Amino acid sequence: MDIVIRKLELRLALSPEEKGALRSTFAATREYTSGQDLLTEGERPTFVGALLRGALCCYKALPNGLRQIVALPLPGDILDLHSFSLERIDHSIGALAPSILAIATHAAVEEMTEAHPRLAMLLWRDAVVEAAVAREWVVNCGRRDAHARIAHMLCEIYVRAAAVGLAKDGVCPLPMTQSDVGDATGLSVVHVNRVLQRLRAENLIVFGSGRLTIHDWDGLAKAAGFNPAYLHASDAMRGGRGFAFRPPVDSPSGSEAGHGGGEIALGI
Amino acid sequence: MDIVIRKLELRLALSPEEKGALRSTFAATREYTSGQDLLTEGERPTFVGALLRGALCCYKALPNGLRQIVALPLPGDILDLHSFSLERIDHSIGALAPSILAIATHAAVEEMTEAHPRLAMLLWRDAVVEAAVAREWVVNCGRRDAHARIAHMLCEIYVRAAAVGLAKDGVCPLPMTQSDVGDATGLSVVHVNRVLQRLRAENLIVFGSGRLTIHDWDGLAKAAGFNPAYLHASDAMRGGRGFAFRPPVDSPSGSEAGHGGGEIALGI
DNA sequence: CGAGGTCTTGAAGACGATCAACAAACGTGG
DNA sequence: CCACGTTTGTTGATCGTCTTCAAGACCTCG
Repeated sequence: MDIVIRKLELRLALSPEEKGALRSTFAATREYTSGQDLLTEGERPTFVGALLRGALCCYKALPNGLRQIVALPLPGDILDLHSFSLERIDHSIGALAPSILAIATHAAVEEMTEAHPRLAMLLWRDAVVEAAVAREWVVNCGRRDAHARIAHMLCEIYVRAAAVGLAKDGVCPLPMTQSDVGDATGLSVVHVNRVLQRLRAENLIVFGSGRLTIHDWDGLAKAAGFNPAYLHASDAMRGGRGFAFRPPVDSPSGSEAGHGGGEIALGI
Repeated sequence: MDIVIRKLELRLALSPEEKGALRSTFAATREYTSGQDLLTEGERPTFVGALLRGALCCYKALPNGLRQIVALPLPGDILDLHSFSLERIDHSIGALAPSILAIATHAAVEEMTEAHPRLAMLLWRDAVVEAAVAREWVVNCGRRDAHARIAHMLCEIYVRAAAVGLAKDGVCPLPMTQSDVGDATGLSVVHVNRVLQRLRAENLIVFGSGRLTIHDWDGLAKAAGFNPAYLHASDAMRGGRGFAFRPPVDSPSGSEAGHGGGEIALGI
């Protein structure tokens, strides 16, 4: 649970009791292999999960065989808050890579949140941010061309990974196939391949073998029209211990990236 | 607040005290004219709103001048739960038609939810469902062609409108221009126009003058691949007073609509 | 009655999908 | 460790959906 606690603490420093409560309610773990489904559409989840290692994808399958990924939980993310108040889940959740989940029963989570209202608040926030991210994905699929679309997804992933310490020097793990990228962006595999090559040719990124390397953050953010505001990281930090962050190391100009401007305070 | 209470009561019958609390915390109202923005991206909202009449759109504007609508609040919907826990809003909210909003300060809402935990639960649920709807919109924009896309959006709107008693005999108010439809589905106005004509030619719907008329629900749902599960209406009703519902009146065959099957219990 | 927004239509072109085939990487078992 | 099959990545060619541009009709409202 260290990574989950670390992520929550980007928002709010936790008391030892609160940390203890988290650890004891999420005491059990489960492991999943790459490609395995943790949950499928229509099922009634019986637990709340917190991703410790690996990467997941929330997706919906369409009757015509197509698939759309609607969210990409990364380590530190809490899952299935839906399930906490909804009976049946409306999407499937699969593992993109071998993954480890800390799990807690609904009852245990309820107990925890009643005893620790600040934790309840943090979970609530998390769910609200998750919705904000989904809205940005609507924009991404609806109004950006393939190039900007993929660039945008990569920006988001990198920033989120960096927030929990999984990125370094412009490199972060990203165990997706090009087909997965297509399913996340609403594009065909073939086109994803070509766009990825172009992004590479433009010296913006390299993507492959489960890794994303960003060579030119400013260029990528500009191509994506990336504005990290929707991740609601910065305003959460305000008043807390600041954690000013700038995704890559090697971009020299402190100029505007996307619209947001250079410095990005984050915490997801 | 009648319509809001009616909608909440589709999930859970409320006590007189709870209704009273809702009415008194949302005592004030505001009116907006068509086209007016209630809030713009980046602002810090100071209140929580509940839509009583009219229709709104949550949208994001892109640097290139394009616009993407990410949500369509209808009467009965509660707004800006985000704002309740986030500092700045990540999208703008505009009025599609003359609209009336009941508003409450954040403090008043906090007070209310502390005094009435069941209301807090209902608000939480509402936010979670909102996120589920956003995810379905991702699917819509990402993986459906224009025809299915528009059909799907219309199905959703009709079901939601019907849930709060705004639809009758296959007709519901829908104060959107074709341009708005394009912004909600990620299509150009020209193409929206053509698709709308086709839907009309197929005798599925008529759309115009602020009204949507569905002539063939089954046909429309099938064209859309519409499965209302994501609205999380039915499972909420379970155990409550059932409210089995079937959007249109005049479709004879009780066969499958979308994948869901004919009967749709709803409550949004 | 005029003006601006909305709707409609046509024609041209772009972006991305689809089809088909092959190359490379991976992992599994012999 | 190599052989093999499977998954993933790559490339070319063709096709279709949707966009863009342009212009005109319609409609509503001051």
